Amino acid sequence: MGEQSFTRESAPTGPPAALTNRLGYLLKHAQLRLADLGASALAPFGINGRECAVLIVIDDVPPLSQLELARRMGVDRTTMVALIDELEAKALVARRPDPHDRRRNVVGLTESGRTTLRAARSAHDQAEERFLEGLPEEDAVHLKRILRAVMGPVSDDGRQERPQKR
Amino acid sequence: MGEQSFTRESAPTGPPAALTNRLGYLLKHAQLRLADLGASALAPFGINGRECAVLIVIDDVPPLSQLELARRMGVDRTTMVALIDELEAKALVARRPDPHDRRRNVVGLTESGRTTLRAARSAHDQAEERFLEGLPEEDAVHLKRILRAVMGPVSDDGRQERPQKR
DNA sequence: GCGGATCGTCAGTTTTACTGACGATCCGCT
DNA sequence: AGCGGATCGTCAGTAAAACTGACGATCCGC
Repeated sequence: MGEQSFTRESAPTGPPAALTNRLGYLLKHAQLRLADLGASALAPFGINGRECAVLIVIDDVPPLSQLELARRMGVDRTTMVALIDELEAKALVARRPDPHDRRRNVVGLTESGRTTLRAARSAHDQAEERFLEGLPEEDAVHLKRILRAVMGPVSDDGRQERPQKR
Repeated sequence: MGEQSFTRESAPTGPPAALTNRLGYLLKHAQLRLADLGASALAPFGINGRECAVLIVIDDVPPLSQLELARRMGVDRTTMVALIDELEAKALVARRPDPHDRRRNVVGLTESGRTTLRAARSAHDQAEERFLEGLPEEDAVHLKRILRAVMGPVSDDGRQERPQKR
């Protein structure tokens, strides 16, 4: 076994072009990286990215039932139950029965939830900036616009095209 | 009770702007949608997106050990074991001991693997096109370029910056 | 030829999200 | 009234993906 030491470890070898040309790889790893940044940014507030998203939606729109919340976020309604369980345990949101339809729960932010959301949102925005840093200003705008176009084929009535797989 | 039927179900309500403005949401759901498309495109060949990516990398670069493969794909080496187990069970790749270092396995495509890859790659490319359809030609290029810039901060030695969390 | 590092493997765990089922409730119709 | 079908929230079980920690075999520098 002579000199097999040709180039075995000498090239650190990032991902090969065959991969960085594939949109699937790029999207997945970009998403992972941003999720990481977001998670660390949100950790001080005791919430993760998905929980933060729930808070945002609750804050953004008129009082919603759990199912309506789930639909808007593109998650399953059983997933939403667990999500709200978490947030309610942290006293950030509150369920209360919908007086108009007692099958439903109306979910709203608590005072603490509003406070936390304000701080968390700003921390998360900073993480997003860090994610985009080094990118020309206009590219960041492009990126959002293109992603919205690609995955938000919204039909006339405002409903999302793809039901909500997964 | 009276007329609570004001606007409860009348607005189908896609994702609110508060979400489609968040890069995390966009990236995640774009990735999910593409993964879905890719999965159905690859199903006829009995492989999924990750397995296809492994085949691509194996085909793209000189014979690699499992660890080198894992590094280039940004996955854990234990994940790679399971991945290759699958592909070997399907007779698409073959492990053979590296004659120069008997700790290592060199992984290569089988004849069937090469055939499958060729067909699968083309099917997957079509899925990617379907994903991008309706998008101006140049935007597709933009998207890839921006994603590569955002998540491929490659240091001088060619290694990826973020080790490989998750 | 010894000690530390590397590679592949395996078992166990975590995270995330889904399916299927169930009780409570609502709504249209008779 | 009240019956039947649909809807909402819930829970248990499951599946996929990926990680941690440990282990044996092997390599490499000294």
